[in-house]
Amino acid sequence: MEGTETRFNISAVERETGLSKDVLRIWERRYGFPHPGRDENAERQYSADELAKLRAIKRLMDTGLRPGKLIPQSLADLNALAEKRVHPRRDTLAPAMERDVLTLLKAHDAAGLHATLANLLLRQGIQRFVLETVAPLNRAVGESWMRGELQVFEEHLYTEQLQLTLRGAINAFPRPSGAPRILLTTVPGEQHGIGLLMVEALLSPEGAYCISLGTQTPFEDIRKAALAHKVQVVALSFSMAFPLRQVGDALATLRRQLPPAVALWAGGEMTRRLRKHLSGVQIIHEIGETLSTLKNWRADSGQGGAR
Amino acid sequence: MEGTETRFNISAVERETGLSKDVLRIWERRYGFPHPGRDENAERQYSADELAKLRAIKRLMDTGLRPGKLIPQSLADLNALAEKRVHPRRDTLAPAMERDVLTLLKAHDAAGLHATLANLLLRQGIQRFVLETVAPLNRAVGESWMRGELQVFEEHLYTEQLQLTLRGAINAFPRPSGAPRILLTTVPGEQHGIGLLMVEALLSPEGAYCISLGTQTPFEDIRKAALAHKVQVVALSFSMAFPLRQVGDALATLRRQLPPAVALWAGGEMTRRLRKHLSGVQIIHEIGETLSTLKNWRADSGQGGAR
DNA sequence: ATTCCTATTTGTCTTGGACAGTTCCCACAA
DNA sequence: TTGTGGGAACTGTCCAAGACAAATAGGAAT
Repeated sequence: MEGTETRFNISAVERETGLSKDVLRIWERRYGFPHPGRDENAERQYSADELAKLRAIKRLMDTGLRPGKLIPQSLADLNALAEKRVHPRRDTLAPAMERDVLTLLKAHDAAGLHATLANLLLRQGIQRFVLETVAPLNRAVGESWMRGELQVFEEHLYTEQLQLTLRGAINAFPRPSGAPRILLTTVPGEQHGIGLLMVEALLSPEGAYCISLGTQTPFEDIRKAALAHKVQVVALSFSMAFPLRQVGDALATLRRQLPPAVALWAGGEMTRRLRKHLSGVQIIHEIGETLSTLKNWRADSGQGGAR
Repeated sequence: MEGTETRFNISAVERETGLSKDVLRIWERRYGFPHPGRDENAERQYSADELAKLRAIKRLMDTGLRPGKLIPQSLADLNALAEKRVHPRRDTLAPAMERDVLTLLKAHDAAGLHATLANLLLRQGIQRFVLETVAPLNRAVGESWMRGELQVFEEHLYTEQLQLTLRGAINAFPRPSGAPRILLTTVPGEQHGIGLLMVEALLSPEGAYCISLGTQTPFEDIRKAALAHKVQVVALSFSMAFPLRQVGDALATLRRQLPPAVALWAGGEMTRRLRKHLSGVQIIHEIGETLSTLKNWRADSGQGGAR
């Protein structure tokens, strides 16, 4: 059953790695890697090994490294490099909680995972749960995935269970009706919405009225929605995988389209790598800064806090 | 403030319409439409009108029409056509419920929408809620969107609120532990997950143990997950926007990768247009057939039902 | 009605060139 | 030692035009 080594066409590789066909072709031309075989129609056929290496390269690129440095290295080297990038300094031992959750994930114990998360949520309350449990857990899961210890489907399972827990918790709250009214979403191309959920979980108990549009709302529609819902704040989330260069563009475009009175907040992994200050855009580098950002907004706006 | 007519580069159009750059370029070559202007670097700059027409064409193509017939028509013609396609026969008046929900959506009344859905859920119970409310509502919202009556962000709001309601309801159930164990997900490229949620809401009360991986799980990981979780059924959802040709491929690939003992179910809008029978794949053409499919599985497998 | 066949339609892949925005790096100045 | 040019290298995206296979339509024959 091992005679047919699985091979992938260029579309499949684009899907699986997030590297565009153009990029795959030009790497081949420039660096000689990947060097896929050809099928009877002279179309590229990538091997599973090449796919694995491409995946590793993309992961490292997402952390800011450049392809020219990565492509010449072997897969083993890349994995070693990922290991180092992931632990720049291992100054704290991974708390027991994180190890427990990872263990449950690797055992595919969905029920146990769900129970653990629910238990932590109840014990800590929703805000502490987000700040002290979810945020470090996300990091731990992300790092574990990067090191290749976690299967994709195990990571999916984690995301799904976490969403379930957070949504349940938010749902249980009486819908607040105070200020500010906040529109939560991501721009087209950004499909990770877990950050939005975390922010909503943090802000709802503070009396902020959150309206989430889910992921990938077109710019024009973000503008329309902001006006239609009469929000005072539009909050966006950018994950690590979102192309850095597009972040600035997206924020500038939106800032131009939104009325000056509407605040624009941006958070998520990607915004940490954002150097330059954008006028009229509030960057939330750390999820922990969310609450102080809200506090500042209330102080500045003079609208005081409801609750 | 209207001097700068917004123009879009080819990437933006690809994102907004879902038509690949290759397709946009070859339509221009073959049909003369679109015919974007060029900027100082001779790169395509699409007008908002062209974008609107392209969007209309894509929507109609998703219902099965072919581009050659659509491209020559004017935007007005296309809208008229959409109107007709949407109501092949208007044999039933839209029930009051659907009109109410659409009205709430257009008024951007998130709270009211949430309350209405929650109310219906409580009155009908989860299974009837899915079959009698959510399914027709989805159709109504989809059609309304197609007719251009609904903004994208209004549709996002609907999806978001519906997810909230369904997840809450599923969450409230004690996690069943009976047979079969069912893995729910979508293949890469399919980002609509609402169908999975509906299926989970239908099957959980029947005692089936559902494990949802969310959307876009790579094939290899679906296989791994199926084995790791020891499921008897893998259920996939394909939305209307998913390329028809890829559905067959995806199902065939998966069927080959999964052990024969594991059943493969496929549902969602797209599977209605699927003609040919695929051996070893159970097509669920209508959400209503979900429960009978489960019943048949239990009869065939001789495992009986838990609960 | 169904099946079969051929012509057309349509999307995807190919090559190879061009170019603009970023980032790197080194020489030089303070 | 620390900044600060500014040129070179790196890198992704765009372009053109050709080729071809899969899907579909339309018509003929059963």
